[in-house]
Amino acid sequence: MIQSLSEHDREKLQDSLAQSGQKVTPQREIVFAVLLAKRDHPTVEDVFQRARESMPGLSLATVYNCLETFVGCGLVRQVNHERESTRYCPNLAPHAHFRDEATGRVHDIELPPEIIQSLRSILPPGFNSETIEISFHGRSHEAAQHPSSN
Amino acid sequence: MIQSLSEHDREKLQDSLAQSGQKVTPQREIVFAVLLAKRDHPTVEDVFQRARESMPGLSLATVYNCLETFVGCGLVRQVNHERESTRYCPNLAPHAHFRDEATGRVHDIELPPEIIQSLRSILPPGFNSETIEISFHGRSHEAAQHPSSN
DNA sequence: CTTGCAAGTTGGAATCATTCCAACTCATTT
DNA sequence: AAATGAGTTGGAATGATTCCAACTTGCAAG
Repeated sequence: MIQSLSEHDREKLQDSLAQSGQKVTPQREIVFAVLLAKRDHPTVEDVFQRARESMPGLSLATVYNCLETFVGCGLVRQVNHERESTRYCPNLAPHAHFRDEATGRVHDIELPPEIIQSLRSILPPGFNSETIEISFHGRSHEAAQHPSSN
Repeated sequence: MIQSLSEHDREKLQDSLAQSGQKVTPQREIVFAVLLAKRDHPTVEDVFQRARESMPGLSLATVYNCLETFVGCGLVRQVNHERESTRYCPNLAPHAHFRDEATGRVHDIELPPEIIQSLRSILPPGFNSETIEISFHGRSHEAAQHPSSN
C-alpha cells in the first residue's frame, strides 16, 4: 500500500502541474506517490497494479494519462529499451541507464557533467541537441547493490 | 529499383550468414541490398516497400525474418527511438544517432573511441556493458548535409 | 441554489508494430 | 521418388498504446 505524498513532494507535484495549467487530482497524487515509493522504473502496468491497491477504481487509461502529463511537465522521465514497455523514472538528475540482460532490471548510472559536455562536443555544427539518452546493455554482478534501482 | 549486391557485399552477406549456419536466399539478398542502397535508417515497412519493387511476391513476414537474421549475425544494427517503429542501419562502425524532431530523420554521429572509453569508465564496479547506445534528440539546421543519413 | 463549463476520468473499442503459426516451396539427401 | 530441413508466406494473434464518447467533479455565473 502506497503512503501519501510528503508535504514537499505534494508541493512539487502541485507546482509542476500548475505551471502548465493543470490540477492536482487524487489519481495524480497516487500515481506520483507510486513512482516515488519504489524507484524501480516501473511499467505502466506496474504502476497500475500498485496504484490500484490504494484506489481500486483507478483505470489504466488514467495511469497512461497521468504519466503522460508528468512527462509533459518534467516531473518524470520515460525510459525505453528496445521494444519493451515504456518505463517511468522520477530521477530528474542527469543519468544514464544500465539494462541488465540477465534480470531485465534497469539501474541508474550517474552522469558526470564533463561527459555530457564531451558528448555534446562531438555533434557536427548545425546539430542542436536538447536531450541525450545513454543506455548501457550488459550484465551486472548483483553483489553489493545500492538500495535504489531495479 | 534496387541493383543487386556488389561482389564484396555479397561475400559479406554470405560469410556472416554462413557463420551462424544460414544460407543466402534471394529474399535475403534483396533485403540486404535495400539496406545498403540508401542508408537512411528505414523501418521494416520502408524496407518492405522498397524490396517489393524488385520482388513483388516478397512478404512482410519475410522482411521481419531477414532483418532479425541480419541483426543476429551482426550485419545490421537496430535503432529504436521512443516507441516508434524499429529502424535498421547497416553502419557497423561505432556511432551514435541524432534524431531530428522536426523531420523525424535519424543521422549517424561518429563516436570517437575516447568517448566510448570515458563512458565505460563511469560504470560502477560489477557492471559489464557489451553495448552502449547513445541518442541525441533535437533539431538540426539541414544546411550543408552529408550525402548519407536521413 | 441550479445551470453550465472545463478538466479530468473511465471502459471499451481501435490502432499499429510485431510475433506466431501452419501450410507451402525448394534444394538436397537417401 | 520420398524424406528432410531451411526458408518463405499470408493471415491470425498479441500486446502496448491511443482514441473516443459518456460520465464526474469542482467551480463560476446567473
